[in-house]
Amino acid sequence: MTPSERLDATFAALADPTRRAILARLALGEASVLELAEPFAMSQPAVSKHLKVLERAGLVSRSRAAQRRPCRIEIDPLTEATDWLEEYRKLWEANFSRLDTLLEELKADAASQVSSVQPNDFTTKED
Amino acid sequence: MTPSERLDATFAALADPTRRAILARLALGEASVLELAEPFAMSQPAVSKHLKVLERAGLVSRSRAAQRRPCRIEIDPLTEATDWLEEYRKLWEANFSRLDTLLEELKADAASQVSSVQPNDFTTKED
DNA sequence: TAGTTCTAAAACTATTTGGTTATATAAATG
DNA sequence: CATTTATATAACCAAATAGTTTTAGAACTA
Repeated sequence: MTPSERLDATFAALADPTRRAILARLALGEASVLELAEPFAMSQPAVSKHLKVLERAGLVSRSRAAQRRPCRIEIDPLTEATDWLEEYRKLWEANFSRLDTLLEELKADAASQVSSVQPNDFTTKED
Repeated sequence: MTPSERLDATFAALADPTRRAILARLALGEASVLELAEPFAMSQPAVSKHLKVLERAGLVSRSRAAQRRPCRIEIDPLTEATDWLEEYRKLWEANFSRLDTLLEELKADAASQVSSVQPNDFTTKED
């Protein structure tokens, strides 16, 4: 799996409330499929399917204990996802502060020379 | 939209590489639909659909400049998503360090009394 | 060995998703 | 006013998703 595919799988896995609840539960410790299924108004196979999605994304791993397949949360994909989010939040913040500076300059400009900036100045760059 | 529904929409929006690329581009500043579509091997309506998904998740807002509908990134949903991830990473870390302590204890125990811990001790809790 | 427990797989269904092409609408321009 | 430009909408399609019920298999238990 490429890094992009890993993000696809991770974010897709996180986009379901049942799966987020499962992860929340697993953050407290290992649990079996039936234990995980218990709070939900859905069949055991449905929960097994959700676990498969989480496993495919690397968010959950399983061991074996008798008939049970205890699930445990794996944190690495969550870290990758957080890193992606943080990177673009930082980019955005950098851009935002530049925009902020620009707006300050425009305001100063407007004070000395009224109407020098047209409302549709946005369009001038790519025309 | 409930907070859970917002997370659904945000994570689902982030689960597509095209949409992540669009957000990456928008982190650098506003752009029109055609500008956003340009790098992608897909039609303009396809990009418009992706933008609709991003807009529904609150990750993108649009203004109007002549015929154009400049898109801009909105950071709040990304913050909520990051917060969710961080919360469960912290929970997991807390649990992990407790597990760590437990393992230390077991190791010390094993040193004084060999074989006191069976491999299937996992099953003993819920039986 | 027979029965029970836990989990997975199979087969099916309805809905959603991500794309297409063709068309419509809105605003600017000649 | 006719044309061009930018975007959205409609209608369609294939594949994926999220659920179901039923069945199978693996491991313990009496």
